[in-house]
Amino acid sequence: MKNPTIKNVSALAGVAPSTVSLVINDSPKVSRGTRQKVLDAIEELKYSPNSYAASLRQTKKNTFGIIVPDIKNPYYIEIIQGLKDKCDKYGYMLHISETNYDIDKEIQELNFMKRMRVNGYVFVGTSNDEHLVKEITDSMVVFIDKIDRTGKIPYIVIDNKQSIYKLTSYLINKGCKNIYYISQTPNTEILFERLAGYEDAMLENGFNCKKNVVISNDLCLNKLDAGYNCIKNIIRHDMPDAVVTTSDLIALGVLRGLHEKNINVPNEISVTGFDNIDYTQYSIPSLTTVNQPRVQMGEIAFSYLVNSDIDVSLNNKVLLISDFIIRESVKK
Amino acid sequence: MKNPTIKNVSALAGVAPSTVSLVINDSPKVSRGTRQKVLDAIEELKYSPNSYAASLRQTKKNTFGIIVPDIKNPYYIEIIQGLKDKCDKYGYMLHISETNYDIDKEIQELNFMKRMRVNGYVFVGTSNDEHLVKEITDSMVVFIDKIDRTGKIPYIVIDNKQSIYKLTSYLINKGCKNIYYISQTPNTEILFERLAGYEDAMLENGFNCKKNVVISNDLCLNKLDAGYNCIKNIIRHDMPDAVVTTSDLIALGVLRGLHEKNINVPNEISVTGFDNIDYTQYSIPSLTTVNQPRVQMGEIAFSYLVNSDIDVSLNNKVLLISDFIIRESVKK
DNA sequence: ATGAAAGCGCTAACAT
DNA sequence: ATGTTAGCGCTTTCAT
Repeated sequence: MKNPTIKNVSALAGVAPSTVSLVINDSPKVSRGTRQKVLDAIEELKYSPNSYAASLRQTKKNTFGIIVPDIKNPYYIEIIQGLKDKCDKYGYMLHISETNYDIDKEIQELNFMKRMRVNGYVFVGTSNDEHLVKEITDSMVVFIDKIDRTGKIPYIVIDNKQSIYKLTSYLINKGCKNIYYISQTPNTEILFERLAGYEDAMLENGFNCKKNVVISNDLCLNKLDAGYNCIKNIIRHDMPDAVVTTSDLIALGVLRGLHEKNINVPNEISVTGFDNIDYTQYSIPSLTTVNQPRVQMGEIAFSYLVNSDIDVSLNNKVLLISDFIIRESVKK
Repeated sequence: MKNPTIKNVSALAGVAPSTVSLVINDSPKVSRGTRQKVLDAIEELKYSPNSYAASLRQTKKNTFGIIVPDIKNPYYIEIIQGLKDKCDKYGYMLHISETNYDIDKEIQELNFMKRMRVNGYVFVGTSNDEHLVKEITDSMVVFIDKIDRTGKIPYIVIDNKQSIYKLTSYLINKGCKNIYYISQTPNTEILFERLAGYEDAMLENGFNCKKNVVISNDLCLNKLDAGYNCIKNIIRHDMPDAVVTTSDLIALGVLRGLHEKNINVPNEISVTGFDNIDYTQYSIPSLTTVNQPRVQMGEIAFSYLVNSDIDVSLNNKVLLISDFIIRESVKK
């Protein structure tokens, strides 16, 4: 039989369709004998329940969605994994979508999710249009690595300003003075905070912090290349003694650029990353970076989604501890 | 209104539900005026069609699934992207699932996909149970980086044996004699072929190829670590002049292990990877590796899925050209 | 060009 | 513990 339905199963087993339904859904109120008959029929027909029919009928609220800018970035992947594992474990379905920092793609993906009756959304990093998010008023929304000013949306972040501040101060303590800052265009609060952390540390010590260089937005998708090109431009006219970046990938690109110019890290220049992706402990030199507890972020987002009745207005901010990890890429 | 349906829209617009359906699906046989009325009603009610209802009704065949072992591995991500982009472009839905090299997870994900009425499957790399695949007789199945012996399933691969053979021969030509081979446990044809390529090259030149070392299967998820540990074990008792690996991640781990022992790559040991993931051109030293055209593989898989009526028995093998890319990690 | 009506496969409410 | 029935929201004939 081509596409057996619950009716075919019930006929073969000699029971009612609703009984089959109970068996499928592991209801305890089916006798052992009946259950076995049904199971046998399912086996024989190779029956698989039609999820569309079930979902249509139940109007269940067990589907979540996560929207990230770039799925190739290991940072986002681990957030997704934290969320996905919880979803799998507790029987929720998860739609994953990637925007490539493109507003049209975001609209498109969001419309798709609406049609799939997603009832909980996680936005990670930039959402190019706040407006879009406001439209999702009937669903639970959580931000990760993204700040909400309205007080209505819970968001999960580390203390971005503080972590860059501490990292920059650490470099200054080690004797660095001419510290460059490399960031993608700061177009989100998160990135402004990081910049502010850098600036505060520099100004407090009377150093010139105008020297920061930004990479343009369309290069977000190739941060390795962006970091590589950026440092090459910098050393053409100046010699920093440290470079603070807003992404491990940018920092890894910087390491490569310096290597090609035979500039030793950390003896001549210290370099720092951000996120602590797995590879940073294997790079040569290994990378000093700010740790973001990505898997945990995904997991916390999940608990917000399933407890969508918590009063967000009272406590909408989850501030995670973020230590920076000292490795080989900064001066001892 | 909470969850407006097509009926609500039709009532507001003063037309029949079927007309609304035509508008939603961009049918040309709706007059301009009617279309506009419907569009206005949709706008006003913020109506979004219920995909479950539509799919249930249509029994469409526009949903594909891709099964990969490890979503964190950049190699798999790009295959997914090649497929996903095509799916987005042509209006297909794609379910992505990760097995973590775990047979139970694979069964679970496959059952989920059956329920979602996925009608085309792409298996990438290992599928731990051939048996499972055989059960999917009513859907199109494509393998990537995985060989089918039955002649019924199209598979997309590079010439694995030949590429490792050529790479090993290249190293031998450069004067390497004591060449180690590091692979995960060879439990698929692909991995056997690669091993055979290495062995052929070694034997032809009268070198001892018994020295290969395998990493155990449960370490697949941390290849960086596996490579790192493996090389450390090797150099404890021997000094290779080259190391051929079956994965860029393994090779990057090897680079790190050698760096920590102050062994220079490539002057003392040459190292090669496999896959050509983006980062390999930024690593220090940059990595000589076998290129796998990942995005293209995903795209080709897509065309098989949509043309599911092609006669696979006639031409079930797509053999892609794979050049190896010479970078800094091998002796000049 | 538009409307009426049937039904996709399932679950939930109610009945027995 | 099991059966009967209605209907989730849509698309698709078939009429008009």
